[in-house]
Amino acid sequence: MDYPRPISTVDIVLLTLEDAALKVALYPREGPPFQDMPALPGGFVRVDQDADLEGVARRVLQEKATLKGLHLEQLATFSGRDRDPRGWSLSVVYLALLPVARLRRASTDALLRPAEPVPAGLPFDHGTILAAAVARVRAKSVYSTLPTFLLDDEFTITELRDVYRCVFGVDKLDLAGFRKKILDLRAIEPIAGHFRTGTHRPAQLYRRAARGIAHFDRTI
Amino acid sequence: MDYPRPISTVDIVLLTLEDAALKVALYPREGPPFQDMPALPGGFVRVDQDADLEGVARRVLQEKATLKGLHLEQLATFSGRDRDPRGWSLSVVYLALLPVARLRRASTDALLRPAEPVPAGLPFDHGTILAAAVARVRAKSVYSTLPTFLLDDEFTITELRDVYRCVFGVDKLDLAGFRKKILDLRAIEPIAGHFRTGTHRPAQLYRRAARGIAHFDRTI
DNA sequence: TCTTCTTATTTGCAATATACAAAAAACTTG
DNA sequence: CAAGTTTTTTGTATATTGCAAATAAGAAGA
Repeated sequence: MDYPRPISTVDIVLLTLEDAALKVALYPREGPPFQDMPALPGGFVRVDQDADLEGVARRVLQEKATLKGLHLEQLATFSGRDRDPRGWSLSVVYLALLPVARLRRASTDALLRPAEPVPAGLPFDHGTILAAAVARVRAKSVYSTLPTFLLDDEFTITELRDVYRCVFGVDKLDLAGFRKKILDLRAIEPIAGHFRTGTHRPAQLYRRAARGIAHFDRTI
Repeated sequence: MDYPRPISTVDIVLLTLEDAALKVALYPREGPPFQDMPALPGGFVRVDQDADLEGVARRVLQEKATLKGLHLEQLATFSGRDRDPRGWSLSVVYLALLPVARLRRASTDALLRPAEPVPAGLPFDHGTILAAAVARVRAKSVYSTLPTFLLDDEFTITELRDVYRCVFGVDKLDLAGFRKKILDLRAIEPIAGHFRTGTHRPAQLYRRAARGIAHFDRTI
């Protein structure tokens, strides 16, 4: 059992929505290799500190972005002899979505870059990782409430529709049909007495019906 | 960077269809811990031999099951301080589906057990892993050609319908509707001149249209 | 107060898709 | 060549979808 062990790290793809586009949060690398280059936040597994890999992700988020309690999901594990100049390595990658205001508030040193096309010059295989993350978000949004995590706790149906529209990258998404589906699926619920006001008819505010992500058996 | 590194292994969930039920291939463990207990096939990452994690999976499949060239997909990475009595470990798990005849031919020492309910007494967290694998197969089959890998290269639409039916765990699945959808989606293509014969009208044989797995934008 | 403006929400309808049932086709076997 | 079997096609009532228009409910300014 005493084979040389690979380098084991955890990286996090932090996505948010700004100016109707998916953006990824990058942080300057604090040490070599690739020192000072913008990169996905990540860190080594610390077997003395972390209970498991999700624990690593939460610790890294706390340390690098002072973020807590995010909805995290495992994306995939990337590996290879050459992806890290220090040697054979694997990186378990987690994906987190959050409202841009929350990210800005928690983390002033985050660099927000368009997630698509993938920014050039990312270190390691972070470009590949980011592309996989965007593909996952897009695919999963078709049958889940994943995009709701890009919004604050309370949102209108129009706001939610626009988020799905941005994530899918489409021009239009019929609001009447979207409303019927998302409500039929009981994915979101109205908050009695809460409305978004403005120079227009007040809009009912909604919240996610379930605490975490919910999956549908048909598509949006 | 010189933190103690976790134990890094790869495990494989090999699923097949026998007697209209999903079965998992287990192999007696060759050494401690849990020696001789039936378990998912797996092994350590060998940084000297393997180019990446999928390479580990392919080497393990070759060594333990003499299987080559399977359709593999990464399921997830399982981790924790306590999942392995030898210490903090992570296991990157791959999923493979194959026709039962091919498995039997390659691997006479495989123990086929119903994948559901999860067999009791599996070592490590292999029960959790298997449950996740079955859930993934079920979820992904709704919008992909994943179940085709449970069949031989040539199959009839009725056979394919029955495979989807078994994977979904439903009693009936309208054949006319299934035929229309799977053909409209161009997921499979007829093989000119190839028919399954018997005491009935000959059935057109089909093959997967794409080399690997294909995804739909609507559900089966 | 009343008109205008804006966006939310509901309604209507044609086109499309689905579930279910039944008919027709094409072989094997006795 | 009739009977049996499964494949393949067809039909139809029902449900869903896409698109367009109407209606609702507030704010803002005259």
